[in-house]
Amino acid sequence: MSAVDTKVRILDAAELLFAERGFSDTSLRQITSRAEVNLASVNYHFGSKKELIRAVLSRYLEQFMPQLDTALVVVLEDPRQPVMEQVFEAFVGPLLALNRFRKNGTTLFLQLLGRGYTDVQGHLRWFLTTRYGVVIEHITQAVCRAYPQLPPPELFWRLHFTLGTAVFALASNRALREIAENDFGQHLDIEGVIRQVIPYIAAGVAAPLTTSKG
Amino acid sequence: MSAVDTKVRILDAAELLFAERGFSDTSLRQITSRAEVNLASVNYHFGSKKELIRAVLSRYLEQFMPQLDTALVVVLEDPRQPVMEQVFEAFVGPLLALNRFRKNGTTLFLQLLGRGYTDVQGHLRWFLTTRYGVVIEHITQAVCRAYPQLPPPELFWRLHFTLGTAVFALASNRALREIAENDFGQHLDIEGVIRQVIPYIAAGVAAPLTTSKG
DNA sequence: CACCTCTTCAAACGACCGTTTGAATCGTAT
DNA sequence: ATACGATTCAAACGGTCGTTTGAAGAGGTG
Repeated sequence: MSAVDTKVRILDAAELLFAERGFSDTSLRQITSRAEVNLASVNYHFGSKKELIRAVLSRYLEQFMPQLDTALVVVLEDPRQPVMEQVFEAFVGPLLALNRFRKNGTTLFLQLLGRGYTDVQGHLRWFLTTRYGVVIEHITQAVCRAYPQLPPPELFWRLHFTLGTAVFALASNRALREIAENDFGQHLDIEGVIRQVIPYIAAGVAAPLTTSKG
Repeated sequence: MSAVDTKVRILDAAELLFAERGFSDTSLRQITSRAEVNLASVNYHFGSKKELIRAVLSRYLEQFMPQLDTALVVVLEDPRQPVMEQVFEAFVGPLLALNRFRKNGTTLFLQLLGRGYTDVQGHLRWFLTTRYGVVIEHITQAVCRAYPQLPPPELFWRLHFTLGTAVFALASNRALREIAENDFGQHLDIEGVIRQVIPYIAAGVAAPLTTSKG
């Protein structure tokens, strides 16, 4: 088995287990067992568990972030004012592209985002602030174009609420889709859930300002 | 030290650590060390770590859920049709009441909710389905009164998005409040954040239906 | 006082963790 | 064929984990 094969097998097994059980509830022995590689190969190829976590996150972020940024720039360079839904439609293509990059890639990515977000070590925060700050900036600008009257503090809070909505809701979509199918006979794939969440998010961010201060 | 004292000291220390670091990243030795009790007392008083986790969650849920249900019943028994914001205003009182029950109780509760929600073991799901199903039902009914045209599947998804928004956003509010204070000079307490999130949630749940199916 | 129950305590248990080690093996260029 | 760096492997390391144990302490009752 070639060295690159081993690295990929570890990453593939690790991302499944990390997404499902979290970083610290997944042991290197579980990973190497599922990947069918030797235990020591993780430390040989990645140095430590911490760096493996970063490699798993990085593989997705490097795929997703440039595509998202491109889609956002398209919105920003259009001279017409966008409506809020258009801004969040920019996320759909890059998110779904992850499914061609890897089976269930979209869901896995969002689950990993959720894990990285609530993680104590702050792996995700490190990536977003040091490497992809410009993308965050473009998101802010695009929302600002769609809703210029929104004051910066409200914009800040609502974008954060949106991150929570998206990650939390879409990360656990598999179990929910089963419930929805049983209770309503509604068969939805991940794209269907994304299509459901966009009106919610857009309406939330575009909500009217409360004039009173209580 | 009386036995009840020891139990309370363990619960108090455990909930802080659980909220901050998660359930499995918190060891019984960390808990008993902070609580200044003997290590074995956790197993003596609670049986196991798993049951301690449930006890921590239960202490909050038993305080919160009846109050929430009462507030929801008030909305439901009012013959006038509520607007969506009124439905979610029903959450404010019970949430803030936790601050009188315990220091930073509101934030701690929401952080614990987030931990319990993403946890593999499904501690939270167990409580919500077996013990507080009627409250979930009342939430659904109240939203239904405010927006009768909303079809059940959309209602289902939007309520789930809302849970994600609330838990995810409010659970990590401390760090965000500091950022908001530095960047915008905006000093917000937890009630302020709740006041910010309600228009977002209400607008999201009340979002117009997309007529097209793609 | 002795007795009994509840509680605390230090110590240890076996299991699992991430990591390291040093030898074995592989692939390839000389 | 031989030599050599890259990779794999089984085994072990020290450490932490949740839990258990059996003795010691506390506090009320006869």
